[in-house]
Amino acid sequence: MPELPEVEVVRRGLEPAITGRPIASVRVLHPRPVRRHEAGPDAFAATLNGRTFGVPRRRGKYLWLPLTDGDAVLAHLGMSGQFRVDAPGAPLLRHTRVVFDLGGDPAGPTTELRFVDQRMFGGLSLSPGGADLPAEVAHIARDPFDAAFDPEVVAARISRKRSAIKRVLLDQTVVSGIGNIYADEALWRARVAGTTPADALPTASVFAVLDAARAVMADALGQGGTSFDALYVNVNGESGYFDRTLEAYGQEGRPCSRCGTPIVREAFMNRSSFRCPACQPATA
DNA sequence: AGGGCAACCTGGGGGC
DNA sequence: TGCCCCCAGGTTGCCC
Repeated sequence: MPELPEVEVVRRGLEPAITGRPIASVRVLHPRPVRRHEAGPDAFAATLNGRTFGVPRRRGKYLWLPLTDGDAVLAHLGMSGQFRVDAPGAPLLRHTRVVFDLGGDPAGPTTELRFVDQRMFGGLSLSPGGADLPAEVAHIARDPFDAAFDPEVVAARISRKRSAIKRVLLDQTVVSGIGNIYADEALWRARVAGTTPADALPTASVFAVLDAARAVMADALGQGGTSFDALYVNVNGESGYFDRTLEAYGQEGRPCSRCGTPIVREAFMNRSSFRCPACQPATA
């Protein structure tokens, strides 16, 4: 479940389900999602045995499950990754890749934490000493939900870039958590065309885009995220409803809710972009 | 530093 | 029913 709101939905679901729970055993059903663990799938499973999960954390689209000994299980959902919390023995979904058998809940039965991933662009790895901030995440900028996120600093950095503003929004080393959907939604809200060079935008517009990105992701989180299909669900398999609120992304041909002009779809960075040609005019 | 693009995967949908 | 091509909320790495 790619972008920040969807990843945060997962983190919030994991928190009550795994915090404080010991790992009784790990089963790796497909080696690809643990490819970053150099010692191999069996070693990945073995090294986690007997350790205990702390409170799940997130930066941008990266998620990590701290272990109480200071290490962490780092996770990225890629394009199709999910975490599911299930009762032991519940039927496995088709693309289940890794299963954690959890124990230790004095108030209830054991639980299985399952990593499911159709396309396997994401994965899990052990991050030594990564409980606070995995080294693999150090190059990722703070996201707009981070208490230490500083809009002034980020806006100044954006204003120095000559790249198209959408490209900058998608650059996870500038500001993290924004993907193709929320970039388009933020640009629509701020009335800015994604192809506009960042350094050509008035300062007020840069702040408007940043604030719109934070706001639209907060709105989406409030709706449980964006779910077009069963690939993007919470740890219980439930869909979010923000797709009903999208104003630009995927709305090709539909009238802009502000001005009635049909939303257009354009190719950008080898993917699709959507904008209102009237509210978000492209610069010449 | 910036930008283009293929690669990593699986599966759904549309056209013929 | 089958096939082929295009599409998909991401990231990395290589090339110019």
